Amino acid sequence: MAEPKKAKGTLTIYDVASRAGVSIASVSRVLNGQGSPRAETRERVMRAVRDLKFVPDGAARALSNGLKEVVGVVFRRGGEALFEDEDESLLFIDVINRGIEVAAQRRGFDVLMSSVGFNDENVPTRIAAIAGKSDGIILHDRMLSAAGIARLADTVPIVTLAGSPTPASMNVRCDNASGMRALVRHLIADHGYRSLGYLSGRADSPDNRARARAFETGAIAAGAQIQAGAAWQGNYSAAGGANVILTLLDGGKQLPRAIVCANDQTALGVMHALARRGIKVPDDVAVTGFDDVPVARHMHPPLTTVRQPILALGATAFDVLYSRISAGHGEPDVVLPVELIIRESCGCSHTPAHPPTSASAARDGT
Amino acid sequence: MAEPKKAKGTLTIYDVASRAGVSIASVSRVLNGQGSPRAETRERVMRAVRDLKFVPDGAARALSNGLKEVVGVVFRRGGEALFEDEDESLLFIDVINRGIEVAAQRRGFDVLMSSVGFNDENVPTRIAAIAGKSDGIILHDRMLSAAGIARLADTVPIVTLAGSPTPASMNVRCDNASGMRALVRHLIADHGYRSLGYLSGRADSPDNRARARAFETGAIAAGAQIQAGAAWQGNYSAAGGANVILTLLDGGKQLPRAIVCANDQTALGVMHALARRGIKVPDDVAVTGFDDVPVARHMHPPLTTVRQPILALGATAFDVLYSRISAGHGEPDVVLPVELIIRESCGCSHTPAHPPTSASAARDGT
DNA sequence: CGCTTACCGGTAAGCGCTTACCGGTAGCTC
DNA sequence: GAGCTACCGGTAAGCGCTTACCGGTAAGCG
Repeated sequence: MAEPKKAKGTLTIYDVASRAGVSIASVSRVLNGQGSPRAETRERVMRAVRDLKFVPDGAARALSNGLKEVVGVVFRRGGEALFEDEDESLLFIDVINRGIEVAAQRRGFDVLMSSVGFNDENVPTRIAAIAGKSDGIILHDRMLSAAGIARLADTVPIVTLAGSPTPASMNVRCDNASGMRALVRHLIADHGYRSLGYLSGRADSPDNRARARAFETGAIAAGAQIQAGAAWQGNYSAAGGANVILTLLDGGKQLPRAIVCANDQTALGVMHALARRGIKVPDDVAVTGFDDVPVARHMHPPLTTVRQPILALGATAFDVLYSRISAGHGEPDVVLPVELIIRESCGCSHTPAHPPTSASAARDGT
Repeated sequence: MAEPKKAKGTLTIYDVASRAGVSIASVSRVLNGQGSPRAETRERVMRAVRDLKFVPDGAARALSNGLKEVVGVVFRRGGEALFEDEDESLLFIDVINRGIEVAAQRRGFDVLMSSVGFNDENVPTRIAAIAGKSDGIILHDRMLSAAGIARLADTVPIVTLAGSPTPASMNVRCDNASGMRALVRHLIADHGYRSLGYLSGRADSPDNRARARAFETGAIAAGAQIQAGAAWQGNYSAAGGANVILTLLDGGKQLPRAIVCANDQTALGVMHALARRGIKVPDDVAVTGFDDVPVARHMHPPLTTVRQPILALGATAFDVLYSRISAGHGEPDVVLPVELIIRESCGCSHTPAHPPTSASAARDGT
């Protein structure tokens, strides 16, 4: 009665049950800690599970109790060249994803990752496929129009990152405005720079818009001259940042005293371009980033930037989604604080353990 | 008969069927392109699907046809501090994962990502959980003992990365040995360096062992002096690399003319440490990496390294797994070629479009 | 010593989907 | 015009699991 046959085909709780000499219900109960099985029963089941190397099927489980314990994450992949020069935006997004993943694990959830190319046209279809496999979805940046979100939202709960809440979805973002305010203040008030440029990120990104607005407002209020506009349009990538600088320089333009980049990646490209042209950072031109990606501190010189709690951003997104899934509702709009990180690319000489005056001001916003 | 009720509860193909006035079988057939439904039938179903915003449940689907269209990927997270200084090994692993993901998408699969901490003790349990939710698993580096793999392998197919094949699992790796040989040859033959140091990666990593072995063999055969051993033990992280150098320097040790690092991350840390001590790269000491992570080209000076086809590595891992899942068997041991990338950190002055002589030799190995 | 109470554990239904099997209808052929 | 073929589409079984419900046994009480 306990022959080790069944070598082929999937192992089920029936196999475990018959080997342990109990019913499938008992097996299930032991495996899930439900009810109060007798010690002996539990042991026999456990032993059978171990002997058989039984692993319960997630699909069946999910079907039965209506919970897959999976959340989907959708984000953009770099350019169209899949296997070439894939150097863009890897950092920021991946760190967020890591945050999501860690938070998910605390709840026994796993994360289904799905990237889409910039020119995949069937994005909604792909996202729908993910939706079918998960209990909820986290959407990076601008993955879907508000209409698309609304459409999907009554299939699964949705959390967007760095977007804005919609009636149907929730959102988690960082306090771009106050971070940028603090940064501009540092550049103008502490360093006395009078001309600043803002090298923007992708034009359709809400984060970028918020930063650009705060930059302009702050700089103008402080009486500095600013450069921005079409010639200063980047795309969040290092290559994009380098391009802008090179084009400006080739056009014989005079660079401002400080270049405020939309993100760290861009700053990386800018510093690279500047170096190629023999322009010294920060002596000739100061450069700042935004995000505080891990490599920022290893740059030459170390990058002054605004730290977003990137991991926390991801973790928060999951937590919000989770409470929506399990409790039925989640915080619709969460704003996380940022922090000005002063290193050397702005002109400060040595990284103070904690930045001076205006830094703490980054917390005043909102 | 077509009331838009059912507002609560899940939408099923029954709802679609009754709205379209057909049977559930027809709905399923239309959705999956099986059989040859009449045009009108197809249209009615499609319309109902659209009107209802129906998304089929992945779990039910998976249960029914025995395919989840999900593969699990398991890898190590940085240190124990989850939300702090998370700067380690992010790059390499994430690029591989991206490769897996892109390949998976081509087959309609999605990827379940699961990281485990270095000191999570219930790793096998976590992995088993993933196994239950997927059709196959890709294991980074050394996630599980051979016994652990064997145990799991008759639940789901397994592919390991940079390990070695076991009777039960398949493996995909890069040709470390010939890459390292080419690199050492370049350093010794082309640059004439007579003393080299190997700053190793994690001691238990098969990749690291292969590189260390090739390094020693190659350098000794060429008559160069080498430094290695306990004092040169890194851990694949930037911090680890910096530590070794700083410790060496503080101990009054003389550095070798060239430092060969186990990976790019380590090289990053080494160059950082060297810069802090005013040691010039490559004039005083040459530094090389391994991997050719995206940021390698942005380092100061640009890093000479051995390019692993990182994305392809991930993509191949998926492809092997996929053919095992769908065709029943996959290539048990795949070795991918590497390429020596000569930039400036080795002492070469300008990056030639294609590296000289010894570079192509990187392809001779295996 | 017999009945009640409580506690385990078994039986069976059902989660949403795919698909084998079969019946009905329409189009063809002779 | 009748019979055959072919093609659609419906019915129902079953994928592996959870759990409501219920029956049996043992312990407790009078």
